[in-house]
Amino acid sequence: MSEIRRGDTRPYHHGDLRRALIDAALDLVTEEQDWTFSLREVARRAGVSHNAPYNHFSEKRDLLGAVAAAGFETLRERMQGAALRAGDPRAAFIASGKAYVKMGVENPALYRLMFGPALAAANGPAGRNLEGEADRPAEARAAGARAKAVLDEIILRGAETGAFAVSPDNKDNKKERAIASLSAWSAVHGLTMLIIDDLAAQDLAIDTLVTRVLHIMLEGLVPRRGQ
Amino acid sequence: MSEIRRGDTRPYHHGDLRRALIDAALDLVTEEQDWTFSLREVARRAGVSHNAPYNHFSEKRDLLGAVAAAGFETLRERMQGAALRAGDPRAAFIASGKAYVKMGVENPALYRLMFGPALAAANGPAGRNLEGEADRPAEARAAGARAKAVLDEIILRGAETGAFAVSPDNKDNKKERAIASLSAWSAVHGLTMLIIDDLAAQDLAIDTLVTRVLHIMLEGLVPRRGQ
DNA sequence: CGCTAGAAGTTGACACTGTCAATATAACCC
DNA sequence: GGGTTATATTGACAGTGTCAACTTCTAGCG
Repeated sequence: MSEIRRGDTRPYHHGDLRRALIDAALDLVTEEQDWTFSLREVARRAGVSHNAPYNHFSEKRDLLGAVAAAGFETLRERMQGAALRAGDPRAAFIASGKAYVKMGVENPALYRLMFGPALAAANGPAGRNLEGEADRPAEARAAGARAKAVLDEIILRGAETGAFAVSPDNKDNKKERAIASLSAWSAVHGLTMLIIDDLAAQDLAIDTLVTRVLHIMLEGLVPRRGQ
Repeated sequence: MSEIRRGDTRPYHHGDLRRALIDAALDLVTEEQDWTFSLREVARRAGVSHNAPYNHFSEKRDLLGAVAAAGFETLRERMQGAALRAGDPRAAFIASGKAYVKMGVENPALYRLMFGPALAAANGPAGRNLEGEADRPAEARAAGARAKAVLDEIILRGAETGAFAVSPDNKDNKKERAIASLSAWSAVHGLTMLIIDDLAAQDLAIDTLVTRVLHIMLEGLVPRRGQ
């Protein structure tokens, strides 16, 4: 139940406004569960004028990216912690998956922001932005990749110890591990989204739901006897 | 590659504006890949004043809900078609899953709209709306449920024929089937999201990715010999 | 130390949004 | 035909993201 991480340094003109803005936005998104806050509202909360943020973020999406990055970092910490506490790869897989869903369910607004379309670039008419411009803030992308790395590591350990059959024919193929990792992430991400959107069956306790889904995915990764 | 369904009747004052608005919005979302269109833009495209939509939708979210419902209906059709063409439950599972992901990847903006936060209600400070008010438009919810029913049906068939082990101890338990169904939906939904958000490994062809992920999920549902 | 260049913050403006209220217009029913 | 009602328009309001011009502070160099 640790708080979303906040920083504290104040080297600048009016304090570290960049950090203050991110914190204010985190407040809005975690306390008020409002992921559609306006830039001006954030500025108000930070006690500065509506245009001050533009000195630190060239557009609103960049602020959102920074907030999402903070969310991903917390996610990474919780997954990592759960995995370390768990021990063997199978247990780590289940534990970090549960931690993942828990974080999403506890902070739906933040989770929505992390994966939601607010971060994605407004595409040109062609459906893709013309130059190779990254369509999500680089900061958020990188933080997301670091969170995923925790899962990759678990898959790797499982593959090494033979707990997971990451490939039908080639146990240490990197590509096969990537697929296993992606499968697991898909299941966990999809489940979190469905729960948040209230599209999962409501008459089942979330925790048993998560456990069962993760186990099914896990069984799909386990090598079968005799083939 | 069929179009998103559009309707055509014109009984009213200025034609069937409700339908015209939905169509205009579908145009924006499928052709321009813009899921952040304004209500006014939609009205402009339909050739009416900026307030005309309020005679048919009490707020913007209701229009979005109708658009999402159209998307879910198309999704249902494609899954259903793929499943019927496939035959046995295992093949139907894979085929409808592929159809699902394909639809999402081909229409990312529409898919984002269908599951995105634009549909969710702006929550009160407590994080949940106070009265039991449904937080997504009922129309979209219902259409989504109908799409999910296709998957439920496949799972049911697979459970009956013994192709899927939906429960470790109780083969025809309804709750167990719900969990199996939810697991599959999670995997497919999560995978679609990750691909759309460009978070899945790019060096792998989408189709093989989908196939592999679905097979892993499928293996997790298959009964094991000797336990 | 004093000055100055540039960073940080403010004020004001613009076009645009979602939504409300008041008004006009067309369609339908008796 | 006349009145009721659904449908559409015009106008307004508060609020938004972002640009431009201006002011204020501060860090660093002579």
